[in-house]
Amino acid sequence: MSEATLGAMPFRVDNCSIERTLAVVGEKWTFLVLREAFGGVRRFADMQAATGAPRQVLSARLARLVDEGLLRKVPYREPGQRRRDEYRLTEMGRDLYPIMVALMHWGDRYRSGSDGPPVLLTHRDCGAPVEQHFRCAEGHEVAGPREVTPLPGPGARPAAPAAAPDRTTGAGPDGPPPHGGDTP
Amino acid sequence: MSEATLGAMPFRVDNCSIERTLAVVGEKWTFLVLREAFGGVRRFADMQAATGAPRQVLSARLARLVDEGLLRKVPYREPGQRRRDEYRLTEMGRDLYPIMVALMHWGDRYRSGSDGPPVLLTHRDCGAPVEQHFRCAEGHEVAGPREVTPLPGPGARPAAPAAAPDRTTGAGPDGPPPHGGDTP
DNA sequence: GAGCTAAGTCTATTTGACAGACTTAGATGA
DNA sequence: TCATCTAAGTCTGTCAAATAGACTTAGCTC
Repeated sequence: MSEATLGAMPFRVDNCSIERTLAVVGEKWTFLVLREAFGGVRRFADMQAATGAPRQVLSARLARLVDEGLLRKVPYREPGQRRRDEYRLTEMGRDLYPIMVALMHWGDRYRSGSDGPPVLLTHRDCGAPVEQHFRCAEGHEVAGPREVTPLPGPGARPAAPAAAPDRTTGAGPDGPPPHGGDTP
Repeated sequence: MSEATLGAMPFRVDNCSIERTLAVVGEKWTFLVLREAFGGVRRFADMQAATGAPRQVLSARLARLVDEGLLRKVPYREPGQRRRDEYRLTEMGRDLYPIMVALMHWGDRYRSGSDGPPVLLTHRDCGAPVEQHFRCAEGHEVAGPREVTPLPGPGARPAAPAAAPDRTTGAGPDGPPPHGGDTP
């Protein structure tokens, strides 16, 4: 996380959580594997068919996700066949759900064309569409980035003495940036 | 979106919104550019310094994001210098905010180590930490994937006659898959 | 041992990232 | 007019990863 990310904050945060997450999942094939895992697909061949990933890529991604703790292997054996492993989400893996939903919703809104969304996520108990919302710990609704203030957390690190020039203050035709100076 | 994604649903959804979103943003450098854009970073050199992206990669990503409508160019001119362009988020770009927050929160939880999160997103008006929640259109809280049912939406397409084998029903040591059969 | 099936692994080719160097496009001043 | 400057690219050769297609592996069954 850059200095500029925190505007005039006297801290530099380059150990960015976003970047850490991206180091694990920040590329297409991994997301598609996770998408399938959330859908209950567990076997290599099914993953391969569903994602279209080249075998070598899929093999590498699955191994990586197991290594990082997002998936785990579970042995299975079809009658008359050898023992094999399936891949299942761990709790850590399941906690990627908000990311997957957010990706889907953005695509629904901006990339589904005149057809509309192919899948609707509905509340199991009442059938109404599911939405994502921001709320603060005090219970207030938070509408979006403009109502959010990023502050240094416990993992923040001190900045170098020379702060970067602040080039975010030019309120142009669209007003100030989403945040009063930064990151999501 | 694969058949298996919808379990026993007689529909196949391969025009997946997630995949469409990933086609635009599904790789590390693009996410990092967006992270900076949300933080108010607008200029090439600042983006480059903040993300560490090789120039050629950055240039290509910026051009792509402008082309896709997530960023737009705004001319600026420092005194004594030539006219140049900055890059700013469009509304479409800003609507990626939930994805960025979700990426951050996952990283906060699972990848920030003993230091804890470097950045805390707080509610501007009261200072309490901001959280993401699921809620249905009827106003019910939805706790996570197990309370979500994916249904075909207007953009769903009919399946091929032969449904794929259902291999998600084996309730193993961790119970059924996150969804009763599917995608986020 | 032969045949089978699913999960990989291998190989040559193509594509994209990368580091470093170089170019471009206006503004300014002599 | 030309030299200088600055920021935003673009170029080039090298390395890494994706890709398509083929091949191998590991148990089970007969």
